[in-house]
Amino acid sequence: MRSQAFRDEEKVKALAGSPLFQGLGPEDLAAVGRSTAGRSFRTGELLFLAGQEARGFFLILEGRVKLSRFGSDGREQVLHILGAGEPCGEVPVFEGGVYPATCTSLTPVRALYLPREAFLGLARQRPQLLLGMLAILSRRLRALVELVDDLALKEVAPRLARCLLEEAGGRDILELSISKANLAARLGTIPETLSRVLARLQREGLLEVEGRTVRLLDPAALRRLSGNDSP
Amino acid sequence: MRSQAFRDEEKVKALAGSPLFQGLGPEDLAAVGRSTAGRSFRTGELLFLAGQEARGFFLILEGRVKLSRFGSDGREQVLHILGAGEPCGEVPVFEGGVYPATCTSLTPVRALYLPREAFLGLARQRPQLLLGMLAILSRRLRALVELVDDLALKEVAPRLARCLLEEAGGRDILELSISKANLAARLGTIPETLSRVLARLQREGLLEVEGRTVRLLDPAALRRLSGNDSP
DNA sequence: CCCCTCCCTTGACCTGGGTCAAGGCGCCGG
DNA sequence: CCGGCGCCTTGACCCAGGTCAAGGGAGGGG
Repeated sequence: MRSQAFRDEEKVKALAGSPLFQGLGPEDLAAVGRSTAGRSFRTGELLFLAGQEARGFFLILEGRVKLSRFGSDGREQVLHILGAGEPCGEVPVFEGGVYPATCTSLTPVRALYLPREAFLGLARQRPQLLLGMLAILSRRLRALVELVDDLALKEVAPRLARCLLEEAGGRDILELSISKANLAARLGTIPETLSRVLARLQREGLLEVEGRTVRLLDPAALRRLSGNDSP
Repeated sequence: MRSQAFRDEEKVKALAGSPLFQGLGPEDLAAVGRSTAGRSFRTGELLFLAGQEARGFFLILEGRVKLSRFGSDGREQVLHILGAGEPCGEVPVFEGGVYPATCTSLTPVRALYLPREAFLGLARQRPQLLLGMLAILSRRLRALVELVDDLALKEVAPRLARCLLEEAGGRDILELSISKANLAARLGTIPETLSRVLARLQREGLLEVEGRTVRLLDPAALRRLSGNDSP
């Protein structure tokens, strides 16, 4: 991890682009900007560790990070993947204590570090910010509930199907944005199992895999498989 | 589910007792009180269903509820168990849409129902409330992260050990506050497996079970087993 | 007092998926 | 051109824990 001073105007532009800070005036943005530190990370670098004392949180400006937990045997479970504009490591801001998970960059990342007090100070004057944060935490909660549901109640194939359908977003072809090892960790399994499931779905004619490109041959069947019977 | 009018002063007292509404003046409490509906539930009644459109949330005054998700085969995963003073079903207040999980009473329950708009309206004047809500959501997030960690990375015995140690809270004897079937669902397993694990730990001399009473004979070993190597 | 029901326990069995080991293949440096 | 290294795939094996079926025992109603 190395520090890097970003120009103030650059920070302001970055803040303005994040949904969380939408609706703040330029002078507010400038104030936050002054109290933040810009940081850059190379791929695979650590932003923070689960259990580490937290004094602030990150706002991702560019690139993507994963939040994960590791078992005693070293196995990894990815909890979230976050991209530009999203806050990261914000839980301890409101509840104190330590980061609940470990954060690692998946790509080169540029981020702002906001000290807890700076954010809370501004939030006192702009409660708007708190509502934005509540919406974000709510989304995270919802995502985690889905993850628990998947892990506890579904097998790997349905989880994979749901994940692919989401990623595709209606299209019938998609490019995996993360390595298969990371995808496996996201799904709560290991690369070997992911490989096998992909091979099986391919054999059954539901999809076609070519490197990181996946073509969904039978989206309806995938939707059925994923257990998403709502639409 | 049946409605029941609570007296206004009773509502105010109840609200004042909840951490979320700490620090509000009596006139604020009265205002919230007027816009809420009191409700009572018998044991095992449904408060709301996952996927159901939400227009407000509950504040538990008395009793306990569980939040859970159900698999297509009917298996249940308990996400949270909530007691008096805690809000329940609050996620859609900030993000719109539907309840993420199903809520069922574990005991007779008395609760207040707060319409979304009533809460948001008061929060606009008392941003304090938003901070309280953020703290609560943060705690929920942390709990869910722990649950994911358990489900994905640990076996049943460590999960059980951690759960028992928490419940005991330092003491070496405890009374299970929920049925073993519910405990199993909490741990992400089924009653049969829970039975077997309890029997094994008993055989190994780590604890003693007598109905709902559990005596922790070797808390140190249990702590080791739970993977809680921090203290 | 008996039976029925609910909840828990135990045993026998089976399977999803994790572990271990062995390649295959693309890419990079020498 | 070749060896080494990541990353992925495949196969053989194994085990935690889920399923199915059969009691056991405490409490409650008839």
